[in-house]
Amino acid sequence: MPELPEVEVVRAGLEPAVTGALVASVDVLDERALTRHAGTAAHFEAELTGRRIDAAVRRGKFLWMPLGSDDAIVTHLGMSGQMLLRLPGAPAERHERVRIELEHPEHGPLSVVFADQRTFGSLALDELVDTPDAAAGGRGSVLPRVPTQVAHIARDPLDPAFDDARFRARLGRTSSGIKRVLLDQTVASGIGNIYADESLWAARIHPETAASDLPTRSVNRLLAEVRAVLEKALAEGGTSFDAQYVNVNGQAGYFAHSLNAYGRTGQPCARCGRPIVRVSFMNRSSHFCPRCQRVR
DNA sequence: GGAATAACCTGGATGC
DNA sequence: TGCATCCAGGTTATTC
Repeated sequence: MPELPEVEVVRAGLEPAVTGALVASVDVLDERALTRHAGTAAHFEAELTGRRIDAAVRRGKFLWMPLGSDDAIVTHLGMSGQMLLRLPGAPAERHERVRIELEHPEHGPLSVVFADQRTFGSLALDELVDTPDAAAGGRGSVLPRVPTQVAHIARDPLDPAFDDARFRARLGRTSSGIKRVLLDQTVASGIGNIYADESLWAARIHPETAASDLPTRSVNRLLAEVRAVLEKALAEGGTSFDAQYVNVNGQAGYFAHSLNAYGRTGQPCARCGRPIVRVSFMNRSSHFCPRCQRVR
């Protein structure tokens, strides 16, 4: 499932290929890929054609490609979305939804393919608005602008402009379980089920601990572990369990080999040897060590 | 207004 | 072998 490290790997792969490129044509094969777009498929295709892409930018799990300073192509990969770079004329990908043909001044013609099995991901043309703090909208651009669809999303913990004090204050105001809060993209973006479990395991915090019960030193430790886990996953190319997450060249990441909690139900905890347990949580699952991560 | 939950979706794994 | 069911989870609308 693409979370911050996986989306950043995709962004970094797209950046040199799309920056400065002209959109030669757009082909929407499945309108379900445009659920975030306000207009029709024909409108999407017409509005993008002839525009020039300035950058590839990311905040949390959102990715966008600015078309000047007023609007951008916004992408969310959802559960299974992929952004693939292909040579023009390459055969259609399985679950291909949208194909954007580019003409790059240095690299020549190139295709950006959006493929998505579960159709939770989507593309849209969206307006850019100013960031409230006047800092860069996200990684990949110095422009203090962000798509309207991303404006309500908090900065991610790897963003230099992330506000640690604001994060601590939000945790102090809510009695919800800390894992639920970590997954709230308006508190800190980019963290999904995998990295929430891994960060909480590393910080030795039970996922159902009330956020407001965490002392400041625990919150600081958790934030440090969130950053460490995200950085390590990024360095290893993200987490791939199957073919659903790949980089722009279709290659898988290696972080699945480094997981300590997520998906390790019944296997011994790397710290104490006690079996990792799995419990139902918000229509999904939580994995933790019942000895190292005790409810406060 | 904050918190919790359901719904959306597809395909692989599992059980019968 | 074939069919039915379960499970994975990010975001958003709805409900409490």
